[in-house]
Amino acid sequence: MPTACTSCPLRKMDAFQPFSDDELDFMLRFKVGELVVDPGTPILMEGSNAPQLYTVLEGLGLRYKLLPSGERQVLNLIFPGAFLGLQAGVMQQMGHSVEATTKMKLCVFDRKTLWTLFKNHPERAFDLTWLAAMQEHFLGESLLTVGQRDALASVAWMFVLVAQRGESLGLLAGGKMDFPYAQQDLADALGYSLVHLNRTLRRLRELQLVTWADGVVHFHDMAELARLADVPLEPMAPRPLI
Amino acid sequence: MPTACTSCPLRKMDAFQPFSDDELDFMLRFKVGELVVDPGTPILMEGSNAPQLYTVLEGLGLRYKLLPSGERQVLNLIFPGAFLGLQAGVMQQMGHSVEATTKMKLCVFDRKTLWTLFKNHPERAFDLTWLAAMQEHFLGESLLTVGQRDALASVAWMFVLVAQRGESLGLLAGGKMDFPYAQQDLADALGYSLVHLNRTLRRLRELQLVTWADGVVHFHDMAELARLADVPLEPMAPRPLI
DNA sequence: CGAGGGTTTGATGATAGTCAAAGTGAGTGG
DNA sequence: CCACTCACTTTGACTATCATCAAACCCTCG
Repeated sequence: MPTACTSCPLRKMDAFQPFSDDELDFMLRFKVGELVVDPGTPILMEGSNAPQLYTVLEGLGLRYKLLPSGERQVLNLIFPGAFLGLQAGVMQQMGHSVEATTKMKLCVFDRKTLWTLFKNHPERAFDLTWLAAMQEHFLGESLLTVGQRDALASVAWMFVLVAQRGESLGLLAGGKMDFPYAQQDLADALGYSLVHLNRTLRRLRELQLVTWADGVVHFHDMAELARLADVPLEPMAPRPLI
Repeated sequence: MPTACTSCPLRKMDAFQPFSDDELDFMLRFKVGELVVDPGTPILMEGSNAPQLYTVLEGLGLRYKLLPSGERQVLNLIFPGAFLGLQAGVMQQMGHSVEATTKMKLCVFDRKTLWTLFKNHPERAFDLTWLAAMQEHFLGESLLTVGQRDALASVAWMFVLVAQRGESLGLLAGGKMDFPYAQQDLADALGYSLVHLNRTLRRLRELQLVTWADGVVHFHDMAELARLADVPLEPMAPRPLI
């Protein structure tokens, strides 16, 4: 049985801005169903014109792009609350692919209703733009990392981000959280080879900063991790949920 | 004397979607003035909450982020038609800085009217979201380049993009166009050192693909350049102008 | 028990960074 | 008109980071 928006578990998280009754009412009509996918399932394809939009309710995934020659760049990790398909929604074409890493549960919206959202619910339209701007912001941070930080700082930066996002979603408990990605995923996100990423993880482990094994990360020293990554250590600002 | 929107030179470019009379009417009221800045002038600062939004009418600039330790990542090159300040407009905070490379002429909008745009002009709000999604798309392409392409392919990719953008704006003529950036700017955009970028430019010159000197690029072989960069060579799709 | 995905390690080589110095040209002031 | 500075480009020599190749070692799963 599908989750009713009224009892959507995401709304409780402090990662998201509160919902008014009116907004809730609209979401109920915007939503057309729910989708559950297995690990490894492709959800959206680069270049395609997807007829549906999704909000992630549960599970983890990733956005990526492929070079014709086969190299993969992971754009970012997808956590609950992410909104998928906006690019196809406005530009008729996805600029990247999305796939599930774990089993995922997705809230499904019909793309055709996107226009009525702009027409009749300017607050929600504003939130959509907010989400797009936020996505742009994160990609900028990634670009900064991939372009300017060395391997140790890059991996440290990634873990700081993961800890912050995990914290805001209640996934982090007792300094550790589930993190069921493959090393190849992080390597592709940061622009390093698998081997080099693996060696960098070992260095971070030897420095007693983070340990990542068997799908679980342990954060041993966030302050030092943030110092290494050269980022301020602050909680994430609440964002709109759609 | 300020440019009237009705005779805005950008509207003629095939880079942009056509304007209806109604849209034009709104733009006239949205616009509050014009700004002309000298080369090197900072226009928006990372972390600031800018009260104004801009559309670039003339001139070139760049978006960039700085690491506390001083490294600079150039996010992209700013060409005429770019819309600046949207992040501060919706998120109350810029995620990057913007500065002028050449003398620039900017169309100025008041951020406070952004909300009335969402409220009363859903088509324009939709266009804004389009622009944000497009910006996200380009950042994804950059990330792919910086993360996965080697120096030769990266620089080739950059020049292909510059040629495409220049073409759509009518800046490209006879296989050449003005390109008044410094080598350091491209190095910071692609994540390479100045020295390495310089050597890569020499290789491209020796391969008879592009020559860039004295602020002018000559494209000698676009097809081969695109092949090196591993990208399809196609004209840019028209986008909304705000 | 064998196959296959993911991780770990070593050895070697290529790509890119750093340091240093010299060349160019525009702009400035004596 | 001629130093002089300053920003930008170019090149050489040396070093470090990172990629590649290869092999072994987990696992889990059929």
